[in-house]
Amino acid sequence: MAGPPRLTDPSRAAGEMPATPPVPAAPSRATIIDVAAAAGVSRQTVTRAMNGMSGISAATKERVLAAAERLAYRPSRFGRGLVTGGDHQLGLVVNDLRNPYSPQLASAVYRLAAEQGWNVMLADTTLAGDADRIVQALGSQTDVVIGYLGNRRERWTELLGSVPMVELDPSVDPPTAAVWIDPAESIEALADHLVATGVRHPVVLDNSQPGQPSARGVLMLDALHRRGYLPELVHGPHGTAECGAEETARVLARRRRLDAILAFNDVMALGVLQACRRAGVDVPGDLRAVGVDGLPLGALVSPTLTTLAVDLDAVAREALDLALGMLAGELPRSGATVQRTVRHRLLVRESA
Amino acid sequence: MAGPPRLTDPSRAAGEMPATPPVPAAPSRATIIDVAAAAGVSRQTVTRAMNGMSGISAATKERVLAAAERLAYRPSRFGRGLVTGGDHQLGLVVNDLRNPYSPQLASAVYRLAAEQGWNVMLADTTLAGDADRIVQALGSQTDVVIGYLGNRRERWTELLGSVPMVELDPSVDPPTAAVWIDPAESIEALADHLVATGVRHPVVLDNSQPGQPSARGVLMLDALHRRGYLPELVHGPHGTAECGAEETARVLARRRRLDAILAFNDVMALGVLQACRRAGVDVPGDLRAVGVDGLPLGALVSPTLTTLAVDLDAVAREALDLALGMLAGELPRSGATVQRTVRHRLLVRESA
DNA sequence: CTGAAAGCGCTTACAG
DNA sequence: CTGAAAGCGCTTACAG
Repeated sequence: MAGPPRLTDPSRAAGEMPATPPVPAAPSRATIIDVAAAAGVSRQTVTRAMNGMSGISAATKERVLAAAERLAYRPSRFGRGLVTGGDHQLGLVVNDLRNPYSPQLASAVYRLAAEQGWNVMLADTTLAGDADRIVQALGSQTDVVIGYLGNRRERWTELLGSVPMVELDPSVDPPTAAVWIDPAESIEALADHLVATGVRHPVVLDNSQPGQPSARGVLMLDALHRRGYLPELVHGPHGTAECGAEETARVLARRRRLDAILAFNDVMALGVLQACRRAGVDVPGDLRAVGVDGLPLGALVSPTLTTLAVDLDAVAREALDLALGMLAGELPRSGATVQRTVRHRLLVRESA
Repeated sequence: MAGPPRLTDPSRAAGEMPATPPVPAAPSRATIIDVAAAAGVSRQTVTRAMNGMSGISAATKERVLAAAERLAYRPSRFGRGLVTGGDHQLGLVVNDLRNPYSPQLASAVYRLAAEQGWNVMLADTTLAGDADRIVQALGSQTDVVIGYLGNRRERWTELLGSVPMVELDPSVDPPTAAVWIDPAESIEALADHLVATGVRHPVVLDNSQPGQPSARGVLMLDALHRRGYLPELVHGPHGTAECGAEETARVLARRRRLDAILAFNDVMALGVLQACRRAGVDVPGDLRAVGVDGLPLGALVSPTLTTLAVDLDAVAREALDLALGMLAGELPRSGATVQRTVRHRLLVRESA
């Protein structure tokens, strides 16, 4: 970038009309042409040297590489990609890398993608103030996108334009292609389990705003109602352990009778456990706690966390299968919706 | 992809010599030319419509967009990038997304990068069987790379070629540019703390192979030695909670006197806590446990984990600063090494 | 072993 | 409001 215009320029002879200001051009990157010139060879000889191709003498190669080094030459990924077609690039949209769920999912996606020779670009939409830009950038750099769109689905689908997209765990009406992560059956199993273990007064700790319970929270409430419970719904705005602990402390202080908390996810449930410890409430003796996700983390705490586990390898597999199918033109890109479902399963550990 | 060659082709007149087999060309992506032809306009009119530029009538725009939709047209990122220069792209190499340390670091890097308008590509080198390919792909798609190279530094530096690189937490001799993460001072503070709390028989649980202790393990042993301890060194091959628990169980079974375990990282320390619970060993009453990293996770378990915390925001900031400086040509790309240091600090919680 | 030519798909001035 | 021309940086045949 050029600095502010100088009012006087000592190198300029007095009286001369100032032509273009003496701004040194931005140190633009060396191109293959520059290297060719510096090494006294043609472009394709530079290509041969840089890419370790045959048909070049050792001496020439060395001379070219030296010139490249000297000029800090790097082949443009665009120039190369234009002619080679480039690698396959998968975009993955996650909510917040700081919630262990995201890296766990990302990990599964990366592994499967790598097996297919695909590269992965990750976008974290919670971290960035400017999530819209991030999503758009992701779309423009990738061949297909999979991930969580949450309540910004419409906007982001727009931004993604014609990039094929597989939505993970959509909240409502079916989009083009999606992998549903369905807790319904496991929630029934959990409710039965709570009945069997003598729970009387359960609370659902949702990650939501008042008046807008999550689909998951609604399913939990409903399953409990159908079994004769009168469950309370608590709204936790953040889905973090801190938030889980805070809301739990509040409920514990307020309610006399309360012997189970069903948290929106494992991380919030960890907060539940922490708040119970602080309040001297024994889990599972006095109160049973349950999370959702099945993170490995839940097996490391004490008591170990009972949870509705989801097989993230399966989610990744279905999503990739869908994505690759759409690209190959085997599946519709729009119109008829293509969907897969992965179900949670009840994983009983110590906390309930 | 074409199917197997058909032996008979009903559409071909009998007796005709089979010319090229009737293989439908792979459904190659539509280009701007195809869209222009379909809409009956020129290429740059298509550009105007696709990019929401001015100087195009509503009717034309609509016609072009319809044609684009019909042909499933997506602008090539290479064609566009070649002329626009493309977005800045940062590569980040991490060890294993399943260790919470990695997403924590990635999270910090993503946030800072996004603030600067940079995109980030992540490579997980532990997951992929084919880490070399992943690293090379990362290098060819990005403008600068930062991350963990571990003991494969030499090979990967080679693969990265002329991509500017900032190494995180290098193990030995200084590479081109690096951010050191230095636990030395915090280890001294920790050793003093252990002395003050009356520890007599500490064990260092390293993440290493026998005969090749980590630099961190060596510092711990040395600090303990200098204070008159005779610490034992235990090698944990994996750096995971499972591994930490396993080695701890083994040591507990073998050693009579043992009142502190200094683990290589927080995740292993979580395994230590778990093994102690199972063995009925009270922490910190019977045994003190310490981790390294300062993961938020350590505050969620009971007892909360005493640790040597590292400020990952600072690490990310220094690394990005170095990387951007190298790109801007303000810092040397090779020769003189450029380095920064971020120090751990002792974070005393409940476990020690 | 080396080079001249063509072309990948797009955008940016510039003319009309 | 629309289009003809040039060019971004590279690689892939093809000639020599």
